[in-house]
Amino acid sequence: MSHELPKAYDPSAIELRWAEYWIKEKLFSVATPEAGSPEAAKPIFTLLLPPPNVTGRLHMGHMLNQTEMDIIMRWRRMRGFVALWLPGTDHAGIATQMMVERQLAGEGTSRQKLGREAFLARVWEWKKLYGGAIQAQMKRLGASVDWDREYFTMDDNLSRAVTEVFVRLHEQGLIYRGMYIVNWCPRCMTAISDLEVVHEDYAGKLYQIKYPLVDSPTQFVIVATTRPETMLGDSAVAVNPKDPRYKNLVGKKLRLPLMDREIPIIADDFADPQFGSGAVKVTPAHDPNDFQIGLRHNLPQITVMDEQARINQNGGAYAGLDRYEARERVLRDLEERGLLAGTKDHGYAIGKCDRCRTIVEPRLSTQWFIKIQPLADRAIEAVEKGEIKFIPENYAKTYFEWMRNIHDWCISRQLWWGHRIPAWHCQCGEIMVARTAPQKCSKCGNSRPAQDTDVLDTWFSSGLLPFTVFGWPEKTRDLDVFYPTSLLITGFDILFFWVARMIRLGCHFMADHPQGNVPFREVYIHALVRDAERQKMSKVKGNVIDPIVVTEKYGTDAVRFTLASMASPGTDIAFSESRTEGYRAFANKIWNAARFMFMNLDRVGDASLIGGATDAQLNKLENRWIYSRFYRVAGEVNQGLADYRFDEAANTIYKFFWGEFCDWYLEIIKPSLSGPPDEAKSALRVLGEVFEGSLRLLSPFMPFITEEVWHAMYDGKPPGKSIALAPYPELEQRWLDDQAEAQMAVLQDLIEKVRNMRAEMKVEPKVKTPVQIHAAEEIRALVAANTGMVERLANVSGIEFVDKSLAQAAGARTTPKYEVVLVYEQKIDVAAERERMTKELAKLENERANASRQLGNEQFLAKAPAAVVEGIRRRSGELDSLLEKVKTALAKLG
RNA sequence: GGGCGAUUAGCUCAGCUGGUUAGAGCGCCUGCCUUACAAGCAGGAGGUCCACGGUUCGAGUCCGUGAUCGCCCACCA
Repeated sequence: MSHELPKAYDPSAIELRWAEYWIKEKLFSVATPEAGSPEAAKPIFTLLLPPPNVTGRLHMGHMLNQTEMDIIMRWRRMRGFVALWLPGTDHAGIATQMMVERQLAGEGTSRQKLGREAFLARVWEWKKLYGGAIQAQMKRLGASVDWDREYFTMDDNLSRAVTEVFVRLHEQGLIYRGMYIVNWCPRCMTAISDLEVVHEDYAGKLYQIKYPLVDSPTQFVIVATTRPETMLGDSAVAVNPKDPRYKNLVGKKLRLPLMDREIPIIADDFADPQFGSGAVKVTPAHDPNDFQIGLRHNLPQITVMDEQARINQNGGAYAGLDRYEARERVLRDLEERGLLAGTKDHGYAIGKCDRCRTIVEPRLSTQWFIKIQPLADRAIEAVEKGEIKFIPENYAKTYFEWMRNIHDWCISRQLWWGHRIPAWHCQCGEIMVARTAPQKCSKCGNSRPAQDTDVLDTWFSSGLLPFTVFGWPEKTRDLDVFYPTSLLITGFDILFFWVARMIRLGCHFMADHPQGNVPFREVYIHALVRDAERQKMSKVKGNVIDPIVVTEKYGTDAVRFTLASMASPGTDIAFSESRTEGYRAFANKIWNAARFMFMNLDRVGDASLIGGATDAQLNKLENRWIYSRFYRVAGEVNQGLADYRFDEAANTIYKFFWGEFCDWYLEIIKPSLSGPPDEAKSALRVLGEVFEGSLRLLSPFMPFITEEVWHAMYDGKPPGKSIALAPYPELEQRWLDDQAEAQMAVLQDLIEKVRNMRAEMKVEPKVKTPVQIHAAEEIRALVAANTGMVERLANVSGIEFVDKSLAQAAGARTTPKYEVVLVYEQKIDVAAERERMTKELAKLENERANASRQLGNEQFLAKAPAAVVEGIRRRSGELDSLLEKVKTALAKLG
């Protein structure tokens, strides 16, 4: 086969082909290992893909998340794990319902007009048509998930599991139903959980309102409120029992302005004497604190708003007004009556619906709740005991903080799209929670109890996924093998929404699982992807970077590598295309290194690149060196991945491949490659082996280009279907060669010195200059043995050893030193040169002074480790000769 | 109100348990079309590591205070 590769790497020419190949060949599908089978002996690595919303489109956050997951999974797989990466999609209750409702509105209809059943049919239809966007994008990006196991949170089996969980929690007394104040979105017309409320600072006003005493209408108690319209539902005014100002008023009645109702003055600790007038109006049906006060004092709960936050008939003259219109009217009316005592600016936080940004209304309503404390206790313990590890660790702190201050979870939603609550209501008031619809009421025998109309919070079902995806409540082989999952990779934005809930529910329901009950053993939390200016990406700002667009521009591998190399823990990623451009260049570098290899292969007419390097070849310094470097780097990369340091792992390979393999190794072996056929073939084998290993090392990061080149290297007869299934390189002690590395370091340093001198002395590039080297015996031998390399890479024409005095003066130094003199008549700008030298001199003298001070310090000599002291000593010696050299040079310049 | 994080080159970021001369990419400057790669090669300039104080033989790294910026959580009217 001839290897006619285009000069520049074109990702679009190969990526789609491989993405399709991986899926077609089912490379990443995992059959459940049967007990006793050889597969069952392998270590298991399980990862759940955080299921994207069915309404979602892939954004940069997904791409980062998936790149990290894919790197880990490809790595584990290559390391011989049974690596199961399980994809799925979340039904996303509110989001999806909103999407379809918007569509219906466009058609001039609504879900109410359609009715529940027809509406749901419509949502399923929508899901079929548009629900697969992210999966398609993931497939295109080559995510190595097991598509055969893909799930949807509303699948029958998962829905059954949801019902089962609900029924059991109810049986255990952990689910209850009751009338409480909940966060209510008047636009979505449903209750939402605390987490779905986002707080925003709001420059509001504090209004002081006079409430006249019934007994003496000229006397007032002044209350302060940010929400005057809720006074329509006031049922008391509270003062602190210790507040002397009101001692005599407690128990007296006030006349509620505008409503003409009598309400009592009560004593309650909640009232803060320091705030406002110290008296607080109490509206039990519209404020969570007031609700509690109301319970303590047995106050009536007067709901004055409907589900769309309009004043209802309890609001007297204000009925029908929106809450904010009502506020204006109430204020105006109070003002007219002289009851508005004052208005002042008051900043506070206002809660908005996470979904639609409507201001949330605290609303008294009957909802279903999960009693959280018992579940939270175990969830805290699991992390405290290290059964679950957070990476970075400090997220555990955030987790504890939150878990310890958590409130009961409102799980019912007044929506249609979702898992319907398995409770049935009878007209007699009986409520039956059951796995299947009861035929008749268990209390009164009435037939046809009606199912609860509410559905469950979407996060209820996603919180169960780590075990429900494996077939729970059935006792399945999958559960035995794959639970607990090994790892979770996600962003901190869903730490509480999802991660914490999985821990609570997983620990609870898998309590008797033989391999431990936690849902995952490690949680890697990654940062946010921002734009190059560190701005959060948002549609409003218009700075959203579409991963598919950049991917098509630079190639998937380049984008993946960008994300990986920037993913250092704890800090957000400022995604800049210039960086991606750099990694596209890296892909191109790999490509061209391959072209170079194939070009030579074609020239020697050999078909084989792998295996069979001769000992003579392997014993060459450059080969001992590159093998040693390769295996050392392999060790570092494995370590980086084990620590989830994607950045370190990626940068390590990058530097090795470009900075060592290409910049040095390929240059060094060029003469061998163009030498006699036998030598060329032998050199090619070594090159091929290191190259092939590097591809495997790179494969989890850049799956496409490595797959392409790897197949080309094997000339259509690879040892497996994919590089993704080949073994991952590891540190192998027997290839490490400290001596070769040290020797190469000397030669590299020497060559760089000469290049540097040539540049400084402005030697014409084409002119080769002789070079004189003062060096210890050891170095002389080393250079002599590698004269060709030095001459070629340093572009010098001859090496002359002139003097060994330096070596002798250096005594027993561990690193022998040398000095290089270029035999060339300098053509230099004397003034510029003098300036440069003077600067250099100052720098060296400064360093010299520092070193001397340290070496003269007995404390330092006594306490610092020997290696450090020795290092400074050596450097000090170097500085001496450098100084001398610069001084002479300066003197010469005059 | 509580908690967390950041501040290092013109820009975006590394710098792991304190230790020889603080790194990378991009950008910039100089020179090269050296037959793998100009998406390249070689060389180079550029840093009071936010400020002050402390611990230490030694601080970008540890401790304290302050400044600036950012994030999360929060039922005080």
